[in-house]
Amino acid sequence: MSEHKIRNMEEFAALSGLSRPTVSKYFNDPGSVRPTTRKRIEDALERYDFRPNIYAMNQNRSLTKNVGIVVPYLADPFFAEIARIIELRCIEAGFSPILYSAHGEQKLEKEILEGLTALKPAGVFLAPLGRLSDRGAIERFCRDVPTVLFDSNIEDMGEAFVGSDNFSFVQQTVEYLCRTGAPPCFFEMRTPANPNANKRRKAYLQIMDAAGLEPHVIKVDGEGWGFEEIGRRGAHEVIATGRLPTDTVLCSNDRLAIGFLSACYERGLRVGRGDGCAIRVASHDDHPFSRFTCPSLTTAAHEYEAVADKCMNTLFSLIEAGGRFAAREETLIPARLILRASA
Amino acid sequence: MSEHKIRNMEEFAALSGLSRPTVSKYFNDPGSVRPTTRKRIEDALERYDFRPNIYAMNQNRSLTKNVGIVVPYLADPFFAEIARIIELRCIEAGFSPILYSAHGEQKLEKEILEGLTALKPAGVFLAPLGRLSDRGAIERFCRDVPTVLFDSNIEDMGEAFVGSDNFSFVQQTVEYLCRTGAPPCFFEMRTPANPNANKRRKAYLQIMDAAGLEPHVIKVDGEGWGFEEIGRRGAHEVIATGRLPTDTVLCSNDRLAIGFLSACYERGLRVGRGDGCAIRVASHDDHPFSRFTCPSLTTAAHEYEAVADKCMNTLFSLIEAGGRFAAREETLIPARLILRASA
DNA sequence: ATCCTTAATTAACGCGCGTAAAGTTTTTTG
DNA sequence: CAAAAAACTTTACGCGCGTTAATTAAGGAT
Repeated sequence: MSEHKIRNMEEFAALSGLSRPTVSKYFNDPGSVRPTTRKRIEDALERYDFRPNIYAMNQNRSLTKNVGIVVPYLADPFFAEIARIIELRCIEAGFSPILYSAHGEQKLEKEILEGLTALKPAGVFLAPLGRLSDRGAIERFCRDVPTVLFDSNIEDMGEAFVGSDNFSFVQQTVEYLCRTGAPPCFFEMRTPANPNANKRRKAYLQIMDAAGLEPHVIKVDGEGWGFEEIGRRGAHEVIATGRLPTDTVLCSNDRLAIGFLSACYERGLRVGRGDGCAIRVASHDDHPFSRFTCPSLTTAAHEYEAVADKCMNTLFSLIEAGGRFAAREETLIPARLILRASA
Repeated sequence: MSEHKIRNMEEFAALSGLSRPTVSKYFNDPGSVRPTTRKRIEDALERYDFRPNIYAMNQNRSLTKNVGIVVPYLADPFFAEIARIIELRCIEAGFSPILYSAHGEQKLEKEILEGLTALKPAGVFLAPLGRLSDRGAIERFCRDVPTVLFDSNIEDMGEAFVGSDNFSFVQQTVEYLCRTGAPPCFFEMRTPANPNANKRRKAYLQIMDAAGLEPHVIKVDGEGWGFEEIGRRGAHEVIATGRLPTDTVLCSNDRLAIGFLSACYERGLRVGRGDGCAIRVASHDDHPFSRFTCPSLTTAAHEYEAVADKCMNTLFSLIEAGGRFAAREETLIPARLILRASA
């Protein structure tokens, strides 16, 4: 590598013994130049370590190689995990992923989307806040940028949605719990931010109804993203006041369940399906740490990889289709039941 | 808001009844124009929703308002949490944070740094991979970009380091454990990726030595970022083979401890300091979920907010100083002992 | 060797904005 | 109220690259 710092493509082209338009062509598609010229450029690249100015490159482009990934709260390991896989897929596909977290705030989600529009991304994966989202802002954004919604569906927004089949999640857990013991009550937050929570409750009610069983929905109070603490407090209160109608609890999601298990432990309630267990707890999501709860958590797992792959493939088709689909695509991926020790 | 889409600053300036250079000045510093002019621009902004082209803006700037935040593995809730706070601070300060995860891979860390250089950021917060980092790549990067290292220190890299005082962490846990029961053994990974792990082991050895106690370091095998599983497996093996020299275990970090607790639960070993408890477990980091383990985890907490604030302030001074400090700054923030149920 | 196709070169314009210089207007100050 | 200072306008150039049109060179097939 030479010590001399290269200013621009002109200079680099000269050093590779080529013209700037040819080098420019190479950077936009290395396969578009003759193999021998390509080699010359790549040899020069080894020696001089030149990178085209990103800002100048993108200035006249209508769209870039950037791909936005927007999640509602990145410190939630579920989103961290799904974002991680999507990000890796983007890199493999030659895109530059840019990761954003709305930090649970409407204002930030809006600002992210506005800023992202200005970046002219080739496409965006958006997991919206849900109830807290500014629908107008999202609608405007989706008009300007090819968007694939994931995790939380918002009707008619974006060109496609990739998410989980909440009915399948609840069906599998409820069916399993009913088959192996008492039918479950359903434990959730009173005002969930996420539409999936509502779909899960509805699925629970419908499935219990179809089985001729009486449903019990237990709603606990709490705001924000501290789900574990909300679950823990709620569990303490529900158990202390004897409001638990059965010995089997199905939590809306794993983070609530982690809090629930924590409360059970604190109260000396043994959780699990074996002898001497006072209560069974199951849940949904297969949160990255649900393997390590005490006891380990029986849950319905997202197919993380499948969701990420489907997201990528959908965005690919979308980009190839010029950013618009004739009809909005919806993909719901079913759950995989994971039996562990808690139920 | 008008329907007409504005192409560029010239057009927007005309609509606000001002000249382009004035409007340009406004966007670079809204306070640099007369209040009346500022109002005219902001009124026009309300009506026409214009945003300057980012790429054109940054093309001729030597540095931008971007701030990079690079962490080794974002799906680790510890990094998600610290990144979350730093990101919010950046936004408050008027910067545009860009978040990157190296996903535990040297190659990705290198590529991130190379790409980040091309973005001409005002500054970068870098928590390096540690042992796996490409020192040359980081050194090159720090030459080009004002960098504040955090979490993992690498000698002489970057203009400053903000991290935790590992000695203080271990001192507080060891002191507490010795005061209230048997002196701890130290449980860690055999080949930790992170230099903090090494510092913690050394601190443990030194503190035990100073107290005239015999140290016991237990090293468990395992690669990658699945620390909980490594801790769980290791704990099972250590306990099964009777290699635990005392009933008190100090884990190098909370994620290992979460795995350790999981193994204890699976073996029916009661953890805690009360009667009927077979073992005490403590740890370091105050991982976001350590409150919810069973039992809840006694740990030495990072001052997340303090670390984030110190990072921000350091980067501010660094930017004001033109990107270079006369001498490298090192800030070590002491731990806060958090007594919970596990020890 | 000739023709034909493909690829590279040369020359030139445009993108949207930063920025500097020179001139004009507005505001502040004594 | 005049002078000085500050803010704004006009004009113009430059940044680094995308891109196009016209031209020339290179490589392959007949």
